[in-house]
Amino acid sequence: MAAALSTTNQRSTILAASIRLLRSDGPNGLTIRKVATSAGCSTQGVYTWFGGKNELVDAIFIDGFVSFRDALASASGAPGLESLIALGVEYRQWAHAHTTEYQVMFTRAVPEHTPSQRAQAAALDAFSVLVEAVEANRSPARLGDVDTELFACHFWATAHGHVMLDICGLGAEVHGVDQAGRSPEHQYVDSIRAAIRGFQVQPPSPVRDNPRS
Amino acid sequence: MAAALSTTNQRSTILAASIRLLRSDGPNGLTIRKVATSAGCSTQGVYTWFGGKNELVDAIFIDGFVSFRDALASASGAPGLESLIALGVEYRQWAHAHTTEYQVMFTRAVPEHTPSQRAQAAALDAFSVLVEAVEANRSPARLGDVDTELFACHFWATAHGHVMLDICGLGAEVHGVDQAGRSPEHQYVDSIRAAIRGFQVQPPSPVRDNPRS
DNA sequence: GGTGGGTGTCTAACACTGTTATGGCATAAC
DNA sequence: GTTATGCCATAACAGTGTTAGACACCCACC
Repeated sequence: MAAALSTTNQRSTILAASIRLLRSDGPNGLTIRKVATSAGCSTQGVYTWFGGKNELVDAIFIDGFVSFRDALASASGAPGLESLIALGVEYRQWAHAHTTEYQVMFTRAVPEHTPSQRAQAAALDAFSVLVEAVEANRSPARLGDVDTELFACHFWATAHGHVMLDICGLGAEVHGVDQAGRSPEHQYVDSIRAAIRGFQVQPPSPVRDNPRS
Repeated sequence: MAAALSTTNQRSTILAASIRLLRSDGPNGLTIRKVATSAGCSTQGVYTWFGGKNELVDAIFIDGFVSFRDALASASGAPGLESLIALGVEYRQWAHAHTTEYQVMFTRAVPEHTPSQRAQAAALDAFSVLVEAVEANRSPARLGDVDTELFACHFWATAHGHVMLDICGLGAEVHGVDQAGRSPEHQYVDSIRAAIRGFQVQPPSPVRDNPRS
């Protein structure tokens, strides 16, 4: 038992060192040798516990999505449509507080990494929180009879798009307050509200004209 | 003159080989040695004409944004709000046709690359096409008195979010047709219309409640 | 108690990466 | 003719992920 405990400690020590390194030195700074040095073992130790860099980053990826899902789930308790607003705010807040992880999770920031099936499942798990929140608001008084998956995608896309533009330095963060003096976060919330309102007012009917020429 | 011509040819040969390699082998396959072999020169040739890998990817980045901007500009000729729809469709179409470049441009797919000032200017140049299209629709009969920058960000975020989720394999592409039998592209257009409608119906007023708890 | 297998670890090496130092070879200028 | 400049190739450097081989330890088994 003691042996088993120390081994899991060794694994989590390496994982913690990886995240620390990722945050301080960025995706480029995450090398096996640095991880090993920081964790107090040789490079081979990383291979013993993870199998390779892909699995190491995969563990960060999965941990990230678990934390992300929990954060979203904790925010979806508000009543009615405000739960979606809160979800959107929490989405942005988590992403800004975990920029590095967010990039690993959503932009393949570590090029050696391709998510495993388990990792993809963890990502879908986080998405399901959003789907459930939408489903809970699928009543005439709230969202109306929306297509749940479609609206969830639309909602996620709006949040993700803003966050990504922020991270790339092209978003509202770089422009600061707008004409009306609203902070970037308020602008973001306005966008989320608009995204909801757009579906709310008039659920998308069969497309009226061919969107392509 | 002949010498000058051949030198510019050498540069564009290397650039073309890089894009070819990027498409066929992905960001990981883009190595100086492969580029040199594919272009028929030594590694030093790449350094002679670009100075390093960062500048090489920077050139791809800039070329990508120029092509992207031209594509967007060519689509913004339709009258009224349909010009925004067409812009959104062209955005998605270009991104799907140039997935690799899009990732280089928007997700730092090549980790050794950090965009230069020229590259960032090229990105803002593409964004300005969108801003102008919004500004052209800023009339009571169309978008109303929206905050141009804010709405342009919202619009871009919506398009970018959908495209990125598609690329990550989490978007509408993976779910296929929705409940009503709409194709992923029609779902995308519905989202774009909803994004417009959300601002159109009720321009965001000063935020009613604090979005944070 | 002795023994074997399994496990975890280390060192050393491999093949690869971006980059650079060195030198050779044309062409242009004086 | 001599010098200077620009372009290119070879070889080497330091760094990367990964793997092979050897060593030490622990625990079950004879």
